[in-house]
Amino acid sequence: MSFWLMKSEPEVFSIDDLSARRGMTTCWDGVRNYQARNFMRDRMRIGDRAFFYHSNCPEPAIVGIVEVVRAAYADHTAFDRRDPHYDAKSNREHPTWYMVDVKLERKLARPITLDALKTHAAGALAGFLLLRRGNRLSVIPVAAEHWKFILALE
DNA sequence: GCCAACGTTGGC
DNA sequence: GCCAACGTTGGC
Repeated sequence: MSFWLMKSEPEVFSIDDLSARRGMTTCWDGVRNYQARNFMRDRMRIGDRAFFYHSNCPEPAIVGIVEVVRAAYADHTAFDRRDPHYDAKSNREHPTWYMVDVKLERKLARPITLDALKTHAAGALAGFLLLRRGNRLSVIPVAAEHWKFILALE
């Protein structure tokens, strides 16, 4: 099993939005970055776990844990001309963009803030891509040791 | 294939 | 709202 971190802007789609979904499950659409896509398409498996991270908001933080319940399949929002994530170069025969389905496992008892994570940037969390300066990846692999360490911060 | 211009991300 | 970082685009 692999571990991940997936970013979402809470004003667009928050952990509570996920919690309110039927089956607490959603498709993770709208990823339009090749590196993030490759992680989802080539390396994510059913049963993998991911931190649900709130980005671009007053308190950036890990706020929950989700489980991958469907492996990568074509992101249909790329085919819809009226969708903000429409991309003319993707089509059903040869999709450019993919998504997975994730299900909320649980909200954290309290958010683990980016500030708290940064405290360990030079120590236990050295190498964690989220803490790399200028990081803009929306789907990030998390080393098993990092996963365990972060959860202990809860 | 280089690289300047441009758009997006995301912390602050 | 600002701006640094960085990915993408497109002219050459």
